Amino acid sequence: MVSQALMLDAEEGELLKEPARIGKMGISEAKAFAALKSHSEAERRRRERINAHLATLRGLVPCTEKMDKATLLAAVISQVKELKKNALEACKDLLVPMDDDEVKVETYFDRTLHFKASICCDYRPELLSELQNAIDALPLKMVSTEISTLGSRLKNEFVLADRRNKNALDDAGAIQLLTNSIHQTLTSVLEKGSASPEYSPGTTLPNKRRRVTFFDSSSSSS
DNA sequence: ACTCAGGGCAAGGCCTAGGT
DNA sequence: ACCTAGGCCTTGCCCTGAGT
Repeated sequence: MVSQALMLDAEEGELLKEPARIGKMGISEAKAFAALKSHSEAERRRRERINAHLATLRGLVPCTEKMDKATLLAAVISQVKELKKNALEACKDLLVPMDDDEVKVETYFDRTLHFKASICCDYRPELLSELQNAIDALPLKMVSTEISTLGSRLKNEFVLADRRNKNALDDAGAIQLLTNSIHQTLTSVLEKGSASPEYSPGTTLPNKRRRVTFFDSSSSSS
């Protein structure tokens, strides 16, 4: 291999040929030398990018000045988990889309039987019309609906009412049947979305190693 | 299909600071 | 003085996208 004929200049930090071979470099050797040098520089830039982002993380989490890299990452992970937990707690009773897909159905009586149903999933263009069609097919009347979005996530909450009076629906079995039916309807809309890959941002790409810059960091060298 | 360049990852070597 | 952990550097291997 060419690498055995190369050595590092301690002062300049540059790759050099072995002294005896300098001056006898062929074209292919010179190309390999240039490639090795450029790879070495690229690798250095990569390390600089990583270290710049680690420095940014260090600035975001308290008491990490003296931490080694692995401990720093562990501290950041635990901090992010803590923040996510707090955020979840803070928006418990608010209509805020969460990270996990979810369908919920609850029942309550307000003179007649009501269902409070919600669906939380990734937004896709046809989602709202699919929900509309699905709910129209149910033997229920839409009382209200509320939508909120966060990034690519959407949460839609519906209140549906049964026109019959309370006595007509005293049968717990019938209520359960309707509840299941609503749940099933919303779940099928949700699953339709997760089946189409173009709207699955959470999907990982194995062996995909292209660099993606998520944000510009002022401390970054890239 | 093949080649090439660019980039990511991991192994191994070297250096240094801190502990014993 | 010796050991060890952590960090940096070089290098080989591999993957991917672009060009031919």
